[in-house]
Amino acid sequence: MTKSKTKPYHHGDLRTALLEAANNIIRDSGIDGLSMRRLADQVGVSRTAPYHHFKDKNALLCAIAEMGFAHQDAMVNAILGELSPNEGRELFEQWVQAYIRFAHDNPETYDLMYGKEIWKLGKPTPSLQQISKASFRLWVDLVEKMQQQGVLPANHSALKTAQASWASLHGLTRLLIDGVYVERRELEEIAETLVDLLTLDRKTNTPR
Amino acid sequence: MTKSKTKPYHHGDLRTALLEAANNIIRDSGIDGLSMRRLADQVGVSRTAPYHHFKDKNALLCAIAEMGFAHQDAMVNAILGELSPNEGRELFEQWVQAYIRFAHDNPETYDLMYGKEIWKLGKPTPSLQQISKASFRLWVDLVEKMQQQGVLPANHSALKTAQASWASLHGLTRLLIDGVYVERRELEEIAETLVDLLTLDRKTNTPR
DNA sequence: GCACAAACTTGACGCCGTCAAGTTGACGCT
DNA sequence: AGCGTCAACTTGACGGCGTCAAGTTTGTGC
Repeated sequence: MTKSKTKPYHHGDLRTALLEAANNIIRDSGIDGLSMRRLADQVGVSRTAPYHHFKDKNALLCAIAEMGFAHQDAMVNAILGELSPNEGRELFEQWVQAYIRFAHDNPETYDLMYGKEIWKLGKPTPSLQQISKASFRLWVDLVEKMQQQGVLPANHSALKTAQASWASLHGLTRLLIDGVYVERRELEEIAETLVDLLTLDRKTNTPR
Repeated sequence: MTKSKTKPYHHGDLRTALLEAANNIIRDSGIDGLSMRRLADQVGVSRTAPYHHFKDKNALLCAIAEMGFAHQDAMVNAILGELSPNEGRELFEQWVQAYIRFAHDNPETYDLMYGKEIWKLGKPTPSLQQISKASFRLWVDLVEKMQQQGVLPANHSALKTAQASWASLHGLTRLLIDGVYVERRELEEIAETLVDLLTLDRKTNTPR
């Protein structure tokens, strides 16, 4: 993103190559499978070469998380785009499914985006903080629409409602990617239940 | 638990000493601050001595998580005990607050109990699986009572309702202990909102 | 054409989990 | 009392990690 003007020096464009390789490693072997040394090795440079593009491992992870937010935001906007008005409830359900699917397909990225590795153990870069904040704002906006359409209750502010509902969704998602609830099908049922519990007009299913 | 009959050999009771020291280290320095070597050092034995009581680090972590479940269950039962009937909503709120407080006071233990370290990266020991399952059953029972008292909606089975509501609570909790939401006060407000969203008769607060 | 700075390498340090091989010490049996 | 056995424990080693310090290469601006 920021390194487009100056042409390559020794390597082609090491920063980009590193991010790409890091994403591959993470996808294949998880975050713990990603080490600076292995990453450098895979790209074909020496162990400490990456440190000229990322201050430390934390900075690299933040950069990966940023890409994750970009990816997720694109998905959200796609859903928001192809939506005709007044289909609130369906939109909400679609969002929930898409959110879970994103996490399911990119569990390690999701973990970086919302996990303790960066937010508690490390320090999120200013750039990451800003991007993640903007991403959450998208969610608040969506929730506000849902309230206006009568899908979500409006007895609390859009912010509080967004925080609470997102936390719920996040919890469900974490159970999946942390391996606590493993069955995808079961999880989707729980998601349906959750959506029903949160929405204004609850369905009247009989238990069991 | 299992090592009470046979008397100490060289050390006093190394297994117990290890668990105690491990809990201290975790409390002070976090899970990442806990290494087998440092643990052994603190107890005053050689690096590999702990391996005679725990197959590997994962087994040690599982044992710590088990202690966490015991601790949490005791808290739950205490709350359930001193409750007069028909105060459902208050009980529910108390539970949520207690749950969050437990995680706040023992973040690293909570992480072990419900985090990927054991459930995804490692393998939960059979003993841990059983204990955690029993602990969840407590929650399902509580939810069922809440449904009968008209606190929680009953249009889904107690199991599904318990899964969905616990996932919500877990999500909120994780945001706290992972450092995503840091403000304790703000989090409690979100918790109140969440409880209100999930319960049957929602309060009619004006937004903002 | 040359100085300079950025990109990159090599070497080293102190951590980590854990395997293999040895040592110590308590116990039961004759 | 002597001895075999076996669990508890130690020492040494291996390969991996993040990253700091010091050196080398290479493109760019004057």
